[in-house]
Amino acid sequence: MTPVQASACCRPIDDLLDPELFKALSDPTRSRLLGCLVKCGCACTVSDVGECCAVDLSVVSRHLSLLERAGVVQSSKTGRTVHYVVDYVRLCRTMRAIADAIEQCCPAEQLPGCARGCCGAR
Amino acid sequence: MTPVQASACCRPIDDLLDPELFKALSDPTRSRLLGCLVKCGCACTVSDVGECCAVDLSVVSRHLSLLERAGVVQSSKTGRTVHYVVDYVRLCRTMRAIADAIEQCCPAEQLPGCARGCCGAR
DNA sequence: AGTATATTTGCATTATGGTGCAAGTACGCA
DNA sequence: TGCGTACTTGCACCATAATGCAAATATACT
Repeated sequence: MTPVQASACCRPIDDLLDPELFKALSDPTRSRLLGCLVKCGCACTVSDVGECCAVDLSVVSRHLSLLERAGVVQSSKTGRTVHYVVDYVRLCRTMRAIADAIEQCCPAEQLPGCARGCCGAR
Repeated sequence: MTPVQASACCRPIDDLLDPELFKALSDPTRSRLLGCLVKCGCACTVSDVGECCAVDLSVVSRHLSLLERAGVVQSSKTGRTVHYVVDYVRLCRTMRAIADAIEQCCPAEQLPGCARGCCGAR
C-alpha cells in the first residue's frame, strides 16, 4: 500500500474520532438533556429542557452551551429566552461518517499476521 | 400522537445515547489508541498499540480493557500476549443506529410552537 | 527450577469535570 | 425608572478518572 492510498483511506479516522464530540455525549445528565431535546423535535428554552432533570438550571445552561460548542446543538436568542435545537443533520452525518470511515479504512488489507507493521510502524 | 406511536419512534434514543460508550471514546489517549487499532486493521498486542502513545504500558492496558468493557474492541489471549481488535461490526452498527434513531424520532411532528408540550410534558 | 517477557494490579498523585449556590447580566414590561 | 424573568458566570466543593511507578501475575524458554 502506497502512502497516498493509506492517507486516502485512513486519514479521516483521526478527525472523526474527535474526543471533544464524544466527551460532550459522555455525561449522563447531558445525555438525558440531549435525548429530551431530540424527542421534543423543536426548539426548546433552557428552562424547558431543564424540566427533564433534577439539576440546577445553571447546570442545564452549562451543559447546553457545552453541547453547542461540540456542534451537537444550536442556539438562537430571542429577547431573554434562548432556544436550543439539535443539529440533526450534522450529528447524523458525523455518526455515519465514522461508521463509513472505520469500514473503509483498508478492510481488504486485513491480514492475520499484521503484515502492515501494525501500529509500531507509524 | 398516541403513546404507542411515541414509544415506537423515540424509545430507542435513550438506549442508544449510552454515556458509557461515549465516555470510552472521550479520552484523547483512548481515541489515539483506537485510531491506531483501526488503521492497523488486524489484531495488535498491548505493546504494539502502546507504541502509538507516549504513555506507560500500564496505562495502555487499562485503556484497552476499558474500551473492551464498552464494547468497542475485543481481546483474545494466546499465551502471554493479548491481542486486541476493533469490533467494527458493533461499532459501525451502533453509530448508524444512532443516526437512524435521531432522524426517525418523529421528524414529521416537528412544530415551531412546540405543540407536543416539549420536555416539560414528559 | 530459574530467568525473561507480556500484561495486569495496587497505590499515590494530580488533573479534570460535574454540581449547587449566590451573584451578575440582559431583556421585557409596567 | 423600577421590577420581574431568563439565563449566565464566579466560586467552592466534591467525585471521578488519568497517569506513572513499583510490585504482582502469568506464561514461555532453557
